[in-house]
Amino acid sequence: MNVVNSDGTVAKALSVLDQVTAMGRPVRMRELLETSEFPKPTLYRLLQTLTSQRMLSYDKDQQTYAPGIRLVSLAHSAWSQASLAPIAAPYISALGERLREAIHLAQIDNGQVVFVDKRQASSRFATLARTGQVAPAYCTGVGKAILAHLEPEAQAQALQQQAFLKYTDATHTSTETLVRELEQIRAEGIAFDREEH
Amino acid sequence: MNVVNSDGTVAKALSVLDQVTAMGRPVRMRELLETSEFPKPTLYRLLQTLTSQRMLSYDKDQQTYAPGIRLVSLAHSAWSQASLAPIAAPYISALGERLREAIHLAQIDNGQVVFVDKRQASSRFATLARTGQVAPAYCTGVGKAILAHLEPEAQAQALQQQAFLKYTDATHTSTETLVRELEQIRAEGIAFDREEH
DNA sequence: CCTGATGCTTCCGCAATCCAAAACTGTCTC
DNA sequence: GAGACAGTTTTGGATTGCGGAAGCATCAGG
Repeated sequence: MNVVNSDGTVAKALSVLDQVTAMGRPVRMRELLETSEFPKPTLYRLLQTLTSQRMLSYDKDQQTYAPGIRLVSLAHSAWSQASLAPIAAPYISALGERLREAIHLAQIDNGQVVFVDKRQASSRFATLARTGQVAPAYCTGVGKAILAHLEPEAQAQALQQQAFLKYTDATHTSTETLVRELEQIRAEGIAFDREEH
Repeated sequence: MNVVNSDGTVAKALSVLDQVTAMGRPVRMRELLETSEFPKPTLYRLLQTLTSQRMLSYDKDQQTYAPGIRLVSLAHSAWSQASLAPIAAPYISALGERLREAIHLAQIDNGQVVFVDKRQASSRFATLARTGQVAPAYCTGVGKAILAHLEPEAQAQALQQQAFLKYTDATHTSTETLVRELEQIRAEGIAFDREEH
């Protein structure tokens, strides 16, 4: 098995796509250029490609780029099958009624957790908007809960891939302390979120 | 201005991505190969690339590909900014209460409509699952409604890009009849969906 | 009207990347 | 075992992507 392909045209295009969507609003090329690792003509060409593929849409008047229709469309299919949301929804509602606490539903993939559903007496659309966020598993409550109950082998693999960036003062910085907390979580059945992210 | 880049690695990768998500379930390479325009090693490499970029996830045991975490993540940001859903939600609810009819909220982009919200006395998650679908503007009720009220210039441009595929017997096959219907819609303020798609 | 500043777009030769035939490996079946 | 089948790796040659430099277009101040 080989080292992963971290260059390649697709990777570059995707990183631009990330950048645009991350801005959270329509952006001009200039803005991207400031943050981008690519020289101007390259960035330009990538934007062209993404636009012609409808992954981005281009506003001619404002000269701005925004997420395109194809991305939204992909979003739809990805969402409806990648998430357990539709299946789990009834249970979450029921739980919410009984506990009156915030509920997070998440999936794990390669050390990252993605929030599939959150419920906290919020309205339908507030929930929708927050859902889908991604974070490293080791610094969220649900993430740790999942890690703690993984097979030892799978757990080791997941931890190995972590970069252990220190987001806040409470973030675990070594595998040591994290593993200890995971053991405790497993024993007690409760994981806490200590604002580690 | 140039002809669009309809080949190019990114385009190919995206078409594979489309194919995988369109299946609506985890798929093996073989299945893709049957429909795919690419020879086996090329398809393989594209899948590798997408997987290493986390746009697809790979199930080692089943040897299947499914939408990846990065796609879901992009989906999230794309969704929350590309759609008017959050803004329009209250109005839709109110309308729904009063009319007791199905309500479709859609946006148009280059002759395609994307359904941003649908409401029809259905449950929260049934709605969520249907949302995000894409269809040609000229053969849906909302699509025609939007077209009818476009500036003449913009309308012409939108129509020009249409392929006019005949989905059902009711589908318009010429610009002629379509334009006539659009005029009528504009005059009356009502567009019907005649199962043209 | 000119001039400089800013930001988008196009050119073009070099080089890196991608391509796909063929060959190989692993797995499952009879 | 032999055969079929799906997935993977190798390889040289062709295509594509790359990005410096130059060309436009727009705008503001002189």
